[in-house]
Amino acid sequence: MNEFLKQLNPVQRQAVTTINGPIMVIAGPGSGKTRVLTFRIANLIHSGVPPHQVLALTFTNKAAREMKERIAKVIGEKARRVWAGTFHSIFSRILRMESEKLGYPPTFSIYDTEDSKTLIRDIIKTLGLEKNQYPAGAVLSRISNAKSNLITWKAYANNPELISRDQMDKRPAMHKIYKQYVTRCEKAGAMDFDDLLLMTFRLFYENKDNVVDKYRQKFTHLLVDEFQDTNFLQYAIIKRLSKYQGSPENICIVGDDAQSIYAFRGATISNILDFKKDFPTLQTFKLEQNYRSTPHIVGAANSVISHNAKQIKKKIWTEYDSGSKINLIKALSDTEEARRIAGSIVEQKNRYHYENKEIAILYRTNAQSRVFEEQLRRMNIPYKIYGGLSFYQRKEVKDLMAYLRLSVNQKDDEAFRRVINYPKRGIGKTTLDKLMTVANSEGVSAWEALDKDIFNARTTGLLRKFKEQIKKLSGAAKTTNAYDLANLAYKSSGMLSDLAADNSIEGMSRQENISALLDGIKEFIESDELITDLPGEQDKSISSYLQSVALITDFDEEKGDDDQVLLMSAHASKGLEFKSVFVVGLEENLFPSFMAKDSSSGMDEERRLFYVAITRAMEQLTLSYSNSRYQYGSMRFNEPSRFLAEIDAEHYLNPEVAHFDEPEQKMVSRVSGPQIQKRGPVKSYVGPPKDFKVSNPADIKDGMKVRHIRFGNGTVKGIEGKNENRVATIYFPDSENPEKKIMLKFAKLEILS
DNA sequence: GGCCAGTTTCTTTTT
DNA sequence: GAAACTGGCC
Repeated sequence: MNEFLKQLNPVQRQAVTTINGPIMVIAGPGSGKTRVLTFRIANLIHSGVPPHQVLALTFTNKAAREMKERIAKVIGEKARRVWAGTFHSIFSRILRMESEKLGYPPTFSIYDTEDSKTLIRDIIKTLGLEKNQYPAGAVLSRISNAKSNLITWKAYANNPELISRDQMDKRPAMHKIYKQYVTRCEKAGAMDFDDLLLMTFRLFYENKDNVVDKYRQKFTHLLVDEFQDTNFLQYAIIKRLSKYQGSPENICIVGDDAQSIYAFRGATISNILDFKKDFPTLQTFKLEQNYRSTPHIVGAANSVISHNAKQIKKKIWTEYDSGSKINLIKALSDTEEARRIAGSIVEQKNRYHYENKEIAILYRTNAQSRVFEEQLRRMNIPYKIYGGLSFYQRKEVKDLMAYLRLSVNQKDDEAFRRVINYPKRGIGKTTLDKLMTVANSEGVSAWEALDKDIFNARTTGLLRKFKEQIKKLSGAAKTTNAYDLANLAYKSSGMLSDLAADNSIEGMSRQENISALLDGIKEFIESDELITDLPGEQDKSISSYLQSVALITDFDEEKGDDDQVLLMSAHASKGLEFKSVFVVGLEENLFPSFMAKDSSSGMDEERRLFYVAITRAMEQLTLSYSNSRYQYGSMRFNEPSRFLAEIDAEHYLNPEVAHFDEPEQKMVSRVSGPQIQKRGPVKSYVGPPKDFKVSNPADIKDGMKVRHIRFGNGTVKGIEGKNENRVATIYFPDSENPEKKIMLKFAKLEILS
C-alpha cells in the first residue's frame, strides 16, 4: 500500500482507491472530505493517470487553491498539471480557446454583477419601463435562474408558467428584458457569469467540429467538490463530459446535503438524486466520523440540523471525549458585540495559546465586518477580511480595468460607458444617451456608433479624441505585454494625473490601489503558474490577464504565513476550519436573513448555513447577538435568532443567556389562556410556563415520565454517567427527532410519575 | 449641454 | 451606508 493511504480510515481509503466507475462520497463536516479528494487525485496519478487528464471542479477559488496546494504536498511538481479550478475559471479557459465556434471573439469580455445590473437598468430605461417595478437585482436573478435551467429567452417567452408568474409579480415585460439583455451582451462580445457555463454547455451540445470528443478524451477522470451546490446547468455540463456511449464514467462527486447553502443561486438537491439515476453503477461512501470538533460542537450541530425536515440520513460523531462548551455573548449594541469579541479573542489567545490565524469571525452579511475591524484595530489584533467589496470592485481599479477591457474588446459597452467620461472629457449624459440610442436601434455597440455623424462639431471632436486614445491602446495591446499596456493606459487616459491631483487620504489610497493592481499584473506576467498541456496557457496577453482576474473575488496575496484573525461571511467559510470560531450577529432578520423569512425552504437554507458556520470550529465556539445594531443606515432592534434556542441547552456554557422563548410554541402545550408572550427587544427570557416545576435532577430515574420545558412530555430510556455528569436518554414523542440525550445538570425537567 | 450636490432608494449569500 | 438618481446652477 502506498505510504499516504495509511493516513486514511477504511471508508476514506475505499473512496480513494476505487478508481473506475462513478462514485459518490457523502461527507459530513470535518470528515476528511478534502483529504479524500486530494488523496484520490494523488492516487489516480500514482496509478498512471496523467495529471493533465484529471479535471477537478470546485466552487470557490479558495477551495481550488487549497486543493492544488494539498495535492502538491502529496505528489509534488506534477500537481500543477492537474486541471483544478472553479467551474467558472475552468470553463472560461476552455471558452477562450473555442469561442469562435460560438461566434464570440477569443477576447470576449466578462461582465461582473455590476456590469450586468447597469446594463439591465439601461434596458429598462430604453424599454420605457418603470424602474421601481423592475429592480435590477431582481431582474438579474430571474434571468440568471432561467439561464441556470437552460431556458433561453425564446423558451422563456413561450413558457406559460413563467409568464404568468411574472404577471403575478407585476413584471410582465420580464421576457423582453431577458431578450434585450442577451442581445446586448452578444453585441458587446461579453459574457456574464452564467454565460460562462451556458456557453460551455452550448459548445459541448452543438458540438461543432466534434469539440466535445476532444474534451471527453482529454478529461478521463472527473471530480466534483461540493456537488450539493451545483445547479442544473452545471450538472448538464458534467453529464455531457462524462456520460456518453462507451464512457468509462470515471466520475467522483463529493458533497453533503446538510451543507447546501447555494439554493439561492439555483443549486438543487435533485442533482444528487438524478446522479443515482444517471449512473446506475454508482458506489456510495458515507463519511460520518468528525475529526475536527469536540463533542459539544458536534452535538450542537446535530441538534440544529435536526430541525430541518428534509435530509439524507446521517449523523456525525466524534471520538473526542472532552472539550469546551459553547459560550454565548449577549450585547446591547453592535459596537459592544464587537468589543467583547475582540476582548474574548485576546483572552483565548492567552489561555489557549492560539495564533491569530487559528481564529475566525463569521457573519451573515459582509457589511458586518466594519465594526469588527474597528475594534480589532483598537486592540492591535491583526486581521484579514475575506470577500466583501473586493479589491477588484473598487472604483479606481475597475476604471483602469475598463480601459484594458476596451483595448482588447472595443465593443464592450459597459467598459465603454464607464470610461467615456472618466477622467472628465466633457462628454456627458446627453451625448452618451444619444450614442446608446443609435447603437441600440442599429444593433451595434456604442463603439461602432461613434462613426455615425450625429453630433455637433464640438462633441464630434471630443469623441474622435477619445476614439484615438482607445485605438492607440488597442494597437499597443497587440504588441506589448499586459504590464506595459496597463502602465500606458494609466498615463495616457489621464487617470494618473487625475488621481495624483487628489491629496486626501482616500486619494492616496486610490493611488496605492492602482500600484497594487500594476504589481499584480507584473506578477501575472512573471509567474510560470498554470502551465498545462493546452495552448494558450502561457498566454501573458492582457486579454488572458483580464480573463483570469474577472473571476477572482479576493485579492489573495499568497502570504500564507501571515498571522491574522480571519473575518468572512459564513458562506465563505465553507470548507475551512479554525481552532476558535465566533459566529456573530445571531439575530432574527439577520441570521436568519429577513429575505428567508417567508419560505420554509429559505429558512432551512439559513439553518444549513448556520450548521456550516458552527461546524468550522475545532475547539472553541462562541455565539453572539446584540439587542440593537446599525443596519442600512439606521438603528434596528432584532430579537435573538431562533437558531440559538435550537441548540440543546446542555451544550451551552452559560445556558441562562440562551434561554429564549421558542419562536413557535408548538411543543409546550399551555394549560389555559391565550399566548401573550411577545419577545421584547431587551429582555428576551420569558420564564417557563406557570405550572412548570423543575424537579431536582438527582431524583430522575430510568423509566420515569417527565416533562421538558421545550420538548414536552417524554419517557426516560436510560441514564449514563455519575453525579454531576449524568446524561439521560429521553424519548419525546412530539419532537421531530424524538430521542434526545440530555445532561441532567442543566435540564429543566419536571417529574410526572 | 455638463457638473455638482443634495435626495432617494435599496439593501444576502458567490462566480 | 452606499449607490443611483434628480434638480438646479453654470
